[in-house]
Parts: sequence; C-alpha cells; structure tokens
Amino acid sequence: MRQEASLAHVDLDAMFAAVEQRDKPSLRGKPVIVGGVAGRGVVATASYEARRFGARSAMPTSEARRRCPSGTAFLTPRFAAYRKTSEVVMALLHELSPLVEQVSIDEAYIDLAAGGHDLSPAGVTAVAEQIRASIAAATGGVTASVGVGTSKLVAKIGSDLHKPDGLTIAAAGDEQALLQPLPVTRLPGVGPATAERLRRAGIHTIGALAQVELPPLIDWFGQAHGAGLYRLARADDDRPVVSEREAKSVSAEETFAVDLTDRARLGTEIDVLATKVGGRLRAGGLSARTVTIKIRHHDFTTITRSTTRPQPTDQPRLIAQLARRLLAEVDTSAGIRLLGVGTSGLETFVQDDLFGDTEPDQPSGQPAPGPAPSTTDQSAVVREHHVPGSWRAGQDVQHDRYGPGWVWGSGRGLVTVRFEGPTTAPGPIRTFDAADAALLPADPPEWVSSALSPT
DNA sequence: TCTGGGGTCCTAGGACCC
DNA sequence: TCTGGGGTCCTAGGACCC
Repeated sequence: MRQEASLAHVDLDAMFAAVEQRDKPSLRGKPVIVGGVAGRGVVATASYEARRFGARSAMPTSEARRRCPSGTAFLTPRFAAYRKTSEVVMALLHELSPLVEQVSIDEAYIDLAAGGHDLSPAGVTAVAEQIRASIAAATGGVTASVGVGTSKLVAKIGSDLHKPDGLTIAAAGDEQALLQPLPVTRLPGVGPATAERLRRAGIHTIGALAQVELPPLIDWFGQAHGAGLYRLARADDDRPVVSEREAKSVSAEETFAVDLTDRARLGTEIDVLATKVGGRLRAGGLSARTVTIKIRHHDFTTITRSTTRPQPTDQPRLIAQLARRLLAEVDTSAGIRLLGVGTSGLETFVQDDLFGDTEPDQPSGQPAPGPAPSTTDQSAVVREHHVPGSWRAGQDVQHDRYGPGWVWGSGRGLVTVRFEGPTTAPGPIRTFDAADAALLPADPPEWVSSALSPT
C-alpha cells in the first residue's frame, strides 16, 4: 500500500461487444453476445443491453439464447479487431507512464508515480479523466472504467465499482471504508470454491473477512491463499506494477462438437494442436521441455498427462509425437469432449536439436545416437539462459547448475549468459559457429575463442 | 444440447540427492 | 537392522482470472 493514490486500473467496458457495436452501428443499443455461437459455445462478453436479460460471461451460449429476446446478435469473436483496439489503448497508457502492466486484452495497471504525475486527489482525478476521454476518442467510442488507489487491489475494485464508463478515486486512508461493505466475491482470488467455504463460516463481506485471524484462513485455504486473503481483506497489498512478464506455458485445446472416440481422429487432432503450439513457440522465440496433454471426458472430468525431456524443442512433429504417446496411455473409449496440447518449462532460445527431430519410438536400451558434442571442433556447444542480475559483457560467471558461463550481453535484469558443459545438462543447446564471431565482444573466454578459430 | 480457450499460481506426493 | 532432514525436480490436479 502506498502513501498516495498513485495506482490506476483501466478496464474497457464489455470490450468485445463494444467493438462490435462501434463497427456495426445497427447493433448499437441492442443486446449483443460475443462468444462461441455453436452448440457447446460460451459467452465471452455480453453487452450491457444483454446483461439486462441475465446474460453473463462464461454462461453457455444456449442459456443466453434462452434468456435474450429475438433480435439479439450472437457473434463469433473477431480477435484481430479487439487486438487492434487494445493496442491503441495500451499505446495511450504508455504515454502516461513508463510503468504499465497489461493484464489482458482489455485491462491494465498504470503506475502514475513512475509517470511523474501530480499525485494530489485533484491531480489523479484529472489524469484519470484524461485517460477515459482519450480512450473513448481514440477507439471511436469504446468506454473505459478507471479506478485509482493506493494499491492494485483498491484500483482494481475501484474500476469495477461504477462500471460502465465510471471513475472511482480512493484516497489514501479510504481503503477500509471502500472494501468493508463489499461481498468477499469482489476480492481477486475469491471464486466459487473460496466463496462457498467462507459462506459456510458465515463470512460474506470483506469487512467480516478482515475480522478472521490468520490460522483458520491457512487451515481452510492453505498457506499461500490463506495468507493472501488475510492481507487483501485488510487492504494490505504491496504488489508492484510489472511491465514485462515472460510466458510460462503455451497451449492449444479444442472442444469437439460431439464427443470423440476414434483413435485415428484424435491422433490427427493432436497433430493440429501441436502444429499451433509449435508455431506459437517459434514465433515467440521459445522452446519447451515439458509437453502436457489435457483430456476432458464425456462427463466433464478432466485429466492431464505430461512428460519432460532433457532438451527443449519447438518442433511440432516432436511435440505431436510426445503427445500421441501420452494419449495412448489414456482410455478414451467412453468419448472425450476436449483435447489439449500444452508446453511448459520454456527457454527463451530456439536451439538446434542435437538429437534430431524425433525420438525413437521403442526404448532401445542404448544411449541415444547423435553427434558427439565437442568443444574442439569448429563449433562450441553452449547453452543460453536468461540470468537475473546486473552484468557486463564478457564477464565470467559460475552457475550452480550450468557450470561456467560467460555473459553475452550487458545490462540489468535478465541478461543472456552462455554456458559450456555436459550435453546432458538441462537447457537449450545451440551450435555456436564461426559466423557468430563477429558478434562477440572483445576478449571472449578461451573455450569460446578456441572453438571458433578455424582448424 | 449446460459448462470455451488461454493462461497463472498453488499443493501434495514421490523420486532422488546430499 | 533403524532411519534424519532439506532441497530440487517432476507429475497431477484444482482454483482462479479474463
């Protein structure tokens, strides 16, 4: 919690529906549902007109059809249009502060202190109104609700309080009064399961939750969640605004129109999903060590199965092969409604895979064949990792897991460090050849320069 | 013919290592 | 012939968010 109300949360109102109404004037003032329009679809966004009939996000579209009158528009999402609108808005926010955290396509936190703004109540009110006006103007009428407060929690709850097209400023000292009367379900992290457990304990408001001691909360919800609720209920929140986050996983999944049992069909679906995932990994300059499949059975029970390799990959064929192997262990005879392929254990480097494109289907009992890595031929076998800290190029480092390394770039934060070492060590491996020599800073370590000099 | 798709974080147990 | 404790990695599942 900060001394002044210097954190803003900006939330675009029913964004998908608002963009549709902007682009198709005939939809303005009418109920609009954006989401899956086919049999098993759900509502992504309901316009405020549609909410009056009870339509809500995450509701099955079939349910929304029952509730909304004829004349309601049911639209498939046009993500490209939403992304474009989002980019316009985020660019505006970046003009206000260097510290902007985009939470999703339609939401962001802005650290106004980092933007050098007048943090008096009158000052932040003026900035917030400026944000709202410039968003509406730049997007052609998509409105935003803004909350400003001393923490992310208060800013976020504030932006929700007077939606749509609303503004809430919670001055320092006003946090408790704002939170106490609200239902616990307004707290981020309180979903159906947590709300139900609290309800059974007779706790309905944030004020009541703030009366509960820490031990019972940890008992009910575990260490992290319990302690988190304890603090949030007291408006004790010092989470910083984080501008860049690295992706932790990349996945794709599909719910089928009808449950599938056919193994061959499931196999081809795996290939489609793996191709999507591999393409997105490559587009992001990422590769992954763990491949996970997700299966939702006909009765909605959901399982995952995963496997981890020593080396990361971004190759769709290999991802598909590993996923197919996992699928082979699962009984699908009763029908499955959803299949997913996911990757995690991401490394920010796309390496040449020393062991080729695919793995042998039968365990051979022999070591995997492949070129013997060597630092004495014309290329050095190196690993790249992003290492936190403050570094200068050329510096030698010792890493407890990866061994001796050498800093490739300089700077603060996450800097690329190259390591030599046994090829069985985890991490992306890449053949580092003479063409890279031109990129090297002065005085590379001996193990790099000797490997790069022509024999 | 209720229940998408893309994510994040946490927990718990077992393997393994020192 | 009894049996430590801490740390890391991996797997599986669950809650939650937009």
